[in-house]
Amino acid sequence: MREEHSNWFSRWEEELPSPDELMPLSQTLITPDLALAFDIQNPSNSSPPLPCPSPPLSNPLPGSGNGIVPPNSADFGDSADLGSGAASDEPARTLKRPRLVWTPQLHKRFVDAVAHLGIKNAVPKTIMQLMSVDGLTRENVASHLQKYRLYLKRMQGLSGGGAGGGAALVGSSDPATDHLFASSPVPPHLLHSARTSSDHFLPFVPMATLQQHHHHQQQMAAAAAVAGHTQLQPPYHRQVGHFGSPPNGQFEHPFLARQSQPIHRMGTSVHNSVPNYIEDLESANATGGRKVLTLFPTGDD
DNA sequence: GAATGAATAT
DNA sequence: AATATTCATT
Repeated sequence: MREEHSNWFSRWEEELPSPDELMPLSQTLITPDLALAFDIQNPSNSSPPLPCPSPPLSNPLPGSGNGIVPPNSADFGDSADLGSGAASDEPARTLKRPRLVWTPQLHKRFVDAVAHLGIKNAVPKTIMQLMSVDGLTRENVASHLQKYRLYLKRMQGLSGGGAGGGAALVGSSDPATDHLFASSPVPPHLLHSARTSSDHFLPFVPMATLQQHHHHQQQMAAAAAVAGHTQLQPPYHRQVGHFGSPPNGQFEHPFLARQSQPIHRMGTSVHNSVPNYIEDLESANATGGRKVLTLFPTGDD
């Protein structure tokens, strides 16, 4: 019984998305205006240790001046307004961000985060932080978490004994199985019940682990193409913290750190991470002119 | 006041 | 159906 835990624990790393898969996750999905408007950052956090390595810098912004506007990334030298557009300070309030689309990858990230936190600590804010997907809001996570919990609950009720990978294996003749949720395995200990015990795994160690890889992003291109825009995905540079698995078997969790910038608060304007996002315009939504945020193209592992 | 979780709305 | 938003609790 307990072995399952350790078993899973020793294997969980293997389940992690490969570098290539992680790549697209580094996409940001909010416009600078939104970021400013909602003050999406990482204000005060006591629990999670701050990421040591300060991720320096600014993201190389896509030079592409395609459909999406790459707002000023680093410096806004001349304050030349773009005429119609109301520069950066005016009205960013009435804007509504597009609906987030939970792709399998994103969900995977979500599940991993929840798994590592344990049911007990898996609350929206913490999950969001662990996922470290830029642009992801607490509400996004909360909403998804709510549904995920229902999914878990439903699964517990149905499966009873064969917990060890029930849904993942069934899949075919089970239309009731949510496709998204079925796409990533549910960690065993999530199926049980909440832990009343306080200590569990460590709080977690956020660290920057992003990898850069350029590759053809056909999927991306395809998705963009569908949307009507052909966008290129610029190579993203980010700090690559690497954590191998120590022979010791200590707790080393290669996990990704959210864009950190908790500490600096200089008087002048702060650079937010450069929000790059992809808008999927009228594509799947026949409901009207609805904008959908696609973090990355769908794909599975 | 902020965060959470359930209910409710789109 | 999938996400968002509101709301009562904590």
